[in-house]
Amino acid sequence: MKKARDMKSIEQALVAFYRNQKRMPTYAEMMDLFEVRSKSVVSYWIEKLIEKGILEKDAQGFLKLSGVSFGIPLVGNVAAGLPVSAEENAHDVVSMDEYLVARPDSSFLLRVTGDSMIGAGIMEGDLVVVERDRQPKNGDIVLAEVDGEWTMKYFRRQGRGVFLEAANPAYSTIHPQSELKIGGVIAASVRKYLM
Amino acid sequence: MKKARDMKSIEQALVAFYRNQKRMPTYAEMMDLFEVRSKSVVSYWIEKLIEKGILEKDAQGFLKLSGVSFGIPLVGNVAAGLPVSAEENAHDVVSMDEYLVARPDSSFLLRVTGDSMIGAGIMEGDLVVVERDRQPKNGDIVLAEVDGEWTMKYFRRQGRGVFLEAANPAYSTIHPQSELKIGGVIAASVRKYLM
DNA sequence: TTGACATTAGAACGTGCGTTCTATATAAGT
DNA sequence: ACTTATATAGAACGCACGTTCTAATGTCAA
Repeated sequence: MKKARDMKSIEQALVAFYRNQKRMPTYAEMMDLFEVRSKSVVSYWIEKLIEKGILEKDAQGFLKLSGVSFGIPLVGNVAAGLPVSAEENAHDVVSMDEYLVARPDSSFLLRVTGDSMIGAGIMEGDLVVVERDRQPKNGDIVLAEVDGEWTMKYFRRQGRGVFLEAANPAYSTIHPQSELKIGGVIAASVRKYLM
Repeated sequence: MKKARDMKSIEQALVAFYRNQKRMPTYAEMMDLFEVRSKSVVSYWIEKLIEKGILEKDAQGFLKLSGVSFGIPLVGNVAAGLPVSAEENAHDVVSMDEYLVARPDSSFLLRVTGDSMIGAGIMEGDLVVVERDRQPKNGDIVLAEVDGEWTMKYFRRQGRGVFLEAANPAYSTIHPQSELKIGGVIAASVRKYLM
């Protein structure tokens, strides 16, 4: 029987552990993960992974998975289709959190109700990531208060004035009279199909 | 001067540290984080946070932020608008990774090209999360090979037959002759507005 | 067969970790 | 004023952690 103990299987074991436990395993735990019976063997493999750049040690000597290895692979585009072997052409690996939420401290999520932004591909039930403390630019989608209700609209700048436009012809464009209350700028939208 | 050393500030310091370092700090590091000069004070506060349910210790005694506290708050829906104080009504906190990617080991990302699913609110440039090893149900959006090209279509089941339908009237429905190559089922779609 | 190299096992070691103790300072309640 | 509770500081302790050493085993080529 050949021990399936190569770098890839070890890396996968570490990623799986980190996904579940949200921390790196101790060397004792890695003995079980790697199916070896000595911590020195763990040290042996860890050193190899560090040389390969898969692992890092931070200033305090704690292990860290390099880059954003705990996301899922971004393999290409739809036309290219599914990855042949799910191995090699994993050009990049991204974490949804890091990709979608640039400023976690000033962001929050809202669930979309209504169809005012259907033309922009934002549908009822979607979640939108809203960044507050950010001034909207022309063409951004903003969360704004209109007639005492919060809705999502395109933010349009024309000359020295601004107005709000829905991405749905059923709604009329709004030229705010006095002040314009902006709750934030939509940074991203997500939709879930499978439960 | 009053020390701003309450549970909330401590929790925020821990979350911020975890976001940056992808691990929990040691007690020595927490002395700096909390601006105290004794590890016993750290222990004192950690115990309080554990009682409050903000922190946990796993089986090996390692600290862990409870729940999914390292996401961003889901505060309600668009009609309700932005959170008044960004504190209290944080009903739930979700991580985009956990929310969107249920099966990380059998999922991958694709960038959408073309407009065949525009009717379903999936536009060019979006990212879709694809789950392989999953049989599609009627109405699911699937990644399928049609005429040697990979595209996204609705998976329709009719009687004992199946066919593929685009969410765009410009594309015709496809009744596969022989076999039907399915690369996976679309689990989620995301779109990013701000760069 | 022999040698070189890669991989595993086991044990010993020093250090930093989290814990726990005592003591002191501040704030609030009666 | 006196008590009680809350919060901080400092020091000491035991142990688990990661490191490192020696040695044995497996693998492959010459």
